[in-house]
Amino acid sequence: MLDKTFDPKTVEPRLYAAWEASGAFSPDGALARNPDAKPYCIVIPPPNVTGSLHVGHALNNTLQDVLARFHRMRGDAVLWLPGMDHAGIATQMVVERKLAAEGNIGRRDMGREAFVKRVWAWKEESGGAITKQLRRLGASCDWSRERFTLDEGLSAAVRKVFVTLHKQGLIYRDKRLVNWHPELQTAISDLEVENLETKGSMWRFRYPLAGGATYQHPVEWGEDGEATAFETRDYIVVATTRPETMLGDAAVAVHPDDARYAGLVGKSVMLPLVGRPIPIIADAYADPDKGTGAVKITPAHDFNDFQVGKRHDLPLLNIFTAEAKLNDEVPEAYRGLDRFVARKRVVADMEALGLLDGIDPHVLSVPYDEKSKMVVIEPYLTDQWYVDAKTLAGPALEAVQDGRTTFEPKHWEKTYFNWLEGIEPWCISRQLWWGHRIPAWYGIKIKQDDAGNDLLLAGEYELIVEETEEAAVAEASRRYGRAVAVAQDREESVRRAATPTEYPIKTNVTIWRDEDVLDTWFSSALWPFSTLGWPEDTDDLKRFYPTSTLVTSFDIIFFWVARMMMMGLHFTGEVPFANVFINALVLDDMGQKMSKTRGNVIDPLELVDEYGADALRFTMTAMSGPARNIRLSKQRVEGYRNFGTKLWNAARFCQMNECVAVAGFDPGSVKEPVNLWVRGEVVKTAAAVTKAIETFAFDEVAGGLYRFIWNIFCDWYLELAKPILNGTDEAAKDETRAMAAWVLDQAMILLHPVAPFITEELWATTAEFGPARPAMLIETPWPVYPEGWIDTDAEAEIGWLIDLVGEIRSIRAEMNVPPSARPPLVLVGLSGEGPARLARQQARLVVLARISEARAAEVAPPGAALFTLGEATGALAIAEFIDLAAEKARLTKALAGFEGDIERANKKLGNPAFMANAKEEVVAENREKLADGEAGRAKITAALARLEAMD
RNA sequence: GGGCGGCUAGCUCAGUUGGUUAGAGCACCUCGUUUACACCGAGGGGGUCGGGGGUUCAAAUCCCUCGCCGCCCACCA
Repeated sequence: MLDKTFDPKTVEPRLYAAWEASGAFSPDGALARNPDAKPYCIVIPPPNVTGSLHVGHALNNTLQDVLARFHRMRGDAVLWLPGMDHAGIATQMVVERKLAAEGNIGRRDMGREAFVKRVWAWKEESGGAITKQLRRLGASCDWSRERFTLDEGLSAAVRKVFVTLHKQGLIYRDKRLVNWHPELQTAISDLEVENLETKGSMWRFRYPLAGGATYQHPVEWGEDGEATAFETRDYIVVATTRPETMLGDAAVAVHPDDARYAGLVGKSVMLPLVGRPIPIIADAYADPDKGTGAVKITPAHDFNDFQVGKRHDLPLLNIFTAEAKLNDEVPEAYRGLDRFVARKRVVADMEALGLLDGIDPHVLSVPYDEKSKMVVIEPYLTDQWYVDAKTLAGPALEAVQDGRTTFEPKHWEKTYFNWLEGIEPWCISRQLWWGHRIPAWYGIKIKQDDAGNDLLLAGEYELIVEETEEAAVAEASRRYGRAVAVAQDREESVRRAATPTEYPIKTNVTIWRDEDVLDTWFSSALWPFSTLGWPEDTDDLKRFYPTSTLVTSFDIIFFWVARMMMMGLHFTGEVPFANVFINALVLDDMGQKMSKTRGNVIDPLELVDEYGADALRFTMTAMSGPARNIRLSKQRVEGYRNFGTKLWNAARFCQMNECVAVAGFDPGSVKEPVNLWVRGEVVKTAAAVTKAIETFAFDEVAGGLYRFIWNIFCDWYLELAKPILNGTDEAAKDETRAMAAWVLDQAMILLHPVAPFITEELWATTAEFGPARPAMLIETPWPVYPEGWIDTDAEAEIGWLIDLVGEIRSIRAEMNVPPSARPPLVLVGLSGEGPARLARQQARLVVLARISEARAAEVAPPGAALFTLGEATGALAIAEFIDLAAEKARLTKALAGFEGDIERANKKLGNPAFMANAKEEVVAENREKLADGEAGRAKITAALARLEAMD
């Protein structure tokens, strides 16, 4: 006998191990059984090695698992490919912090090799905790194919892609402004910067005109906008939110059409504090309506100014160190100061010089590192590697426009288009140690003089991009025309070059490798094909690429989805996936984003501990509706745990009543209306659930299953089965036993993708009392039912019975009829099938409505509560319980209902415009409603009259 | 500044191409130890669908407009 409740704690680990051991997670079994099995592939969004399972993962992976399990049951060769991302910045920071906490030497003292070794050790030891947690969730990934973005195969793919794109001119080196993280001292991408509104100041500075020049500046204006008064100025006022950058100013710009400054263009100002003359230039970037209309131009420290500088060929003066301290390009007094300290100093010094024109409070958005939201990102001039994203974006745009890849919900396509249409070069180099080291080598340029001696060309380099060091050395040897060795770094290479090796003097030529690593997203962009074995033409790649569906969240559409599209199309010629399902964002029960600082983080594993994985999974599925975020509450999870218990107890009931699967039983052969009816309900539910999964309507998947199992199967079918099972009709009893077991089986099958543990457990335990199962539920075929299994007669009959029982229960409750009372029921005016139905369903009706008997009669007995049921009138003989006033109120309410119907229908039917325009079926519907209403009204009116007579 | 969502019962959400008296779950109220289940059963109350305007015989649904709330992108001297 089953326990009263399901115990997930002991069952879940056991079942997961059994699934894994069975090989069900791998597509190989399905392919062995059926070599033509349709491939179905999902690549997991690889969680960070540093990560642990949060609610977002729980949602994302639940949905993937629902899809994977559904397709597996359908007989597809399902590959859900798991893996992890090395997460460059995040992981390096974790290990660095750990080193610091342990009082260890820092990474720079440790050296690159030792540090990277250390990160690997950490990764082996504690990384990947999340994959263990995915198992707790029930994720049916093929762990035998697990990949890691830094493993050998994926690294080879990364090198191949880099080298190929470089040869195609789609990866290049460039010196331009990047978003620089002064604490990590690395470039980051635009997407990793978050602009936060900050209250700050706008400072106005007076820049004196060079050579004592003066000009007339307007100070008063007439109504026509013409200046009416001027003052003589020997300075120009510029406004800035970043005073410290003035030390790097290269010009002051005014608008070409700005009359105020027209005479000044071409002249110079003397940059205060620095004492360097800089030109006043005309550029449309200067907005006459902003600030003073004159803007300082600092080309090396502002993205807009960089463009202006390019147009006017201004010098790029970088005044910061990598830590964002002032460097030696600024006057001595400021050298070594932090940028924020320098800001105060500059303002103070300007004020002391009488050049501070004013300070206004100002709200501006400041670029922060989006992860920590603590570090202000600095535009910084460096050499970096870039991907020509614009070129790659074209095919990625087309593929979604022409529907080769679709987004679900569809509106996300717009987001995708917007970003790709305005895409900028992608900076892919990072000044970190944990990641894919860029496969590029440099060598000092050498020129030979007439005597055959080598001349070093300082500052000029050979650039060699190859997949391996051997290839790089070979290429270098070819270019230099001699043997080439590899140096540790540039310094060593220069030192060795200066050491003559033979006579006449020849330098000792070496090359050194680029120090930088690639942006983590570079390797992630290859994930759908690199994990399948690319660049090798593996069986998996041939079979599973393009993959089927990607399930991910909207915040990485740019970071990841778009880049996979670009890389996938470029290197395989095909889209990486047919569909992208964007799952919702999980918020707490107050609608707040979960965050550690808010302290509102819900740990999904705690929910699994408390309610079981199935309850959490069902919750996630049920809440994945059209809304774009979902509020997770414990209460909801508890409710779905209860749902599991309900199913469990239904199985328990079946077991107690010997409802055991019967070998060879054909549900197509049942005769009892109740069984015919429930068969149709199974068919309808299966169709609805199948369609909902196929269209990613996960809320409908859960809703359909919930209603079927609870409201149809438990509330009605099992209740209707009870009288049969307790009855004497042995044939009906046998049929119902077999049918109940069959329906329970169907419920388990249909529910399995969402709630795999409880269903698999029931699948096994119910089999202990019946025929053995041919397979575990995980590999049991998804049902396809024969046509014609929906019996409309049975549907009508049971529908009638359910309505009748409902009416009686309602009256009993309203009239306070004690549960123990068993009044008789009389049905007046039964027509057509009515009497036969009554005869067939008598036994069920008597039990469910708690009445003594039900019979048809010509007239209702006196002292009965009357109700209408279609064309018939029901009379429940509860005279001793009838409170005349209450009964009158009940009837009056019913009458009002009918009268409302009549009025509404009449209004429509009496409207010529409605009759002329409305669809025929709508008119017919209203006619019917009118007729029903009038019939009901007549019956209730009669009942009221009887009541008056009794009074 | 541009864009995308949302505003429906106390709460969280459904509501397909306009067409029953706008639904569900939870919460609430009443009743119930009927031998699967109190993690349960039966019954019930509760919404002028954010405001305004329009189209239509008919609008939660289509159009316009306003108002909030959330998010994304861009800019910010």
